Amino acid sequence: MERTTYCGLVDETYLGQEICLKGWVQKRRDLGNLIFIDLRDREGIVQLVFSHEFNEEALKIADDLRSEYVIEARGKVVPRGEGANNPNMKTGKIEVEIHEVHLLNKAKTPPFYIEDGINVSDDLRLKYRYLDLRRPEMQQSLILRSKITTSIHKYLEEEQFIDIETPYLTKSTPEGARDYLVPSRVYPGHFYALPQSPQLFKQLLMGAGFDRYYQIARCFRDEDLRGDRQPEFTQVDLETSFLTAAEIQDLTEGLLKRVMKDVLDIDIELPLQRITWNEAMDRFGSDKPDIRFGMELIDMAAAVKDVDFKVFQNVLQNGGQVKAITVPQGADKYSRKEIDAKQEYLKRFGAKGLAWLKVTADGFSGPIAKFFKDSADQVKQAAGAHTGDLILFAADTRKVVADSLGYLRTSIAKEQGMIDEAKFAFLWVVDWPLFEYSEEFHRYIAAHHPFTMPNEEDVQLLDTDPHKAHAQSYDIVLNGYELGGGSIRIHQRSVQEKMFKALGFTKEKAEQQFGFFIDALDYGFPPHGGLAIGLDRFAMLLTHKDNIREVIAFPKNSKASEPLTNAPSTVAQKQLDELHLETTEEE
RNA sequence: GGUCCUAUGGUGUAGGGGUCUAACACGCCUGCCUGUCACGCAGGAGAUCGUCGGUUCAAAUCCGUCUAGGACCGCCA
Repeated sequence: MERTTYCGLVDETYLGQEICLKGWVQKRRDLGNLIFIDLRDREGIVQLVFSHEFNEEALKIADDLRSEYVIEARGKVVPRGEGANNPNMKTGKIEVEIHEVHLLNKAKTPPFYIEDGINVSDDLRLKYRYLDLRRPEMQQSLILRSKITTSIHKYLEEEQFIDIETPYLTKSTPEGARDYLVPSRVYPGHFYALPQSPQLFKQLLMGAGFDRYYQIARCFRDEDLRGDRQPEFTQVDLETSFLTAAEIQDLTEGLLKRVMKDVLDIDIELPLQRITWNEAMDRFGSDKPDIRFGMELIDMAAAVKDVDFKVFQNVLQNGGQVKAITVPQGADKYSRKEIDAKQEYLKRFGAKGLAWLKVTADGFSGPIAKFFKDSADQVKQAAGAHTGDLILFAADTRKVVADSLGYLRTSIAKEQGMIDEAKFAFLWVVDWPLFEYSEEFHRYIAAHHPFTMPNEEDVQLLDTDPHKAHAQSYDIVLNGYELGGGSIRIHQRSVQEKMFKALGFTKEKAEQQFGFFIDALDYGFPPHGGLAIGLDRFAMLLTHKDNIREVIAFPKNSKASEPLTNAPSTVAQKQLDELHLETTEEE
């Protein structure tokens, strides 16, 4: 039997036709001498009807069918009887009278329902991922992801980009995330590393003159997982020669607009908003702000400068910040206990406390209200607060204030339903610091990566005050997630050498780690820059999921293992011997 | 590396020292049923309550260990 169409695509145009379908039994409803089977495939569900009026033998077989049995069935598409339509089903106006059916395979009862909205542990879903992936929402998510990559390929091909693969077995380099290492059999004690990104190779491709490169590439980083981080993930990686940062951003915007249109039929307005990193931190307390709602951070230093509240005064005298967010009508929504719980949470950012005021008709209420008697009006005005609002203060270093209020801003917005979930708010964050200080290494490290070009006027700062330098780098942010990022790269040997020096590399170490790359810059290397977009996060956001596991067919769990195959696992001693490896613990 | 949370039939939950010989829903099995689509009706099977140890006359229940999972901080050029 040759399949005529997919179950979910059977509609009135097939009325009267004899069709053949193949799929999985979703549900059997046995009324004795009349049996209904919902048959499912990747496109949807259609109702099959079995009766001895249509075929005696088929009815007999249907009697033994169970959930998830695989069958093929042939029959006639007919309209459903009077009043028997099911408006909840896409195929609810028709059904198929079955004349012939074959059982292709039986199935054990699955450990969970093959349907949307199930309430089972991720562990179980991953262990039986092949069943989980049968669920319509999983199929739709992966189909949508496929639409995204198709759209990206089309757009970039039209824009003259060339798709080039780069190695997965490559060289371990310092800086950045922990590498996944692959031992070499041929060279005892030597290791390949899986790429954290194709960064150096795509730059070398610019040196090779390909001018516009792209690749949908797998990347590997051996760091702890989060909802939006997997040890292996996919980047839409691209690099161009001769373009400015703004031109690369324009190109990226065209790509985003095209994907949104192709995949969701949503028109996004260009150009996208651009704000500097400093502005993002000041206004939103985040380098990846969610701008679907307001409740921005307000600098309260001037308004509270005369308030006799020691905490604020001490912080201000020590060069810290006092900032606040105002929760509209938040006074009744948050009890003292709930605010205390928030304060407890903030400790993980290093915050020592959370000062708050509830705005009343004639002033403030709350434990510190007494300090604000004389300054109530100016504080209210500065905070933009009205009666019934809740003002939350953070007083600390810039970083702690940003982390604390940034967290409060988004968590409260979520709790209070202030976010329009249907919205897609893209935003560029530009002009990043070139370096950040690492407490772990007691030196400056690259904020983006060591190949990022400083702003022209900041190049001389590399020798004198590297920490003051800003970079020609940019992140694309969507709904509070870092969707992607990129930069103009260094293409001159002298600048690259300064950069390594500022990062604390000795000449010898730079030569040993990156000599091949620095040498390449000597051979007519074009100015270039690019960007990479996190495909998993993009797909997650477009499907309105809250974890990238939902858009990856076979992801790792939060402990970086894979419950289906049980990777990682131990290997035979012979394999270790061949690789010249010895393990030191764990049996 | 750290903090917090969770673990009871296949699944989701209830039970928080004795009444537990562990309850409920869905699922599963058997039978009946010709218009169901959350089909219905009747009956049935299925759990040594994650592990090991402790407290107690008595532990699913209290305490600790370990294991597994989840969230977060650190980490993620």
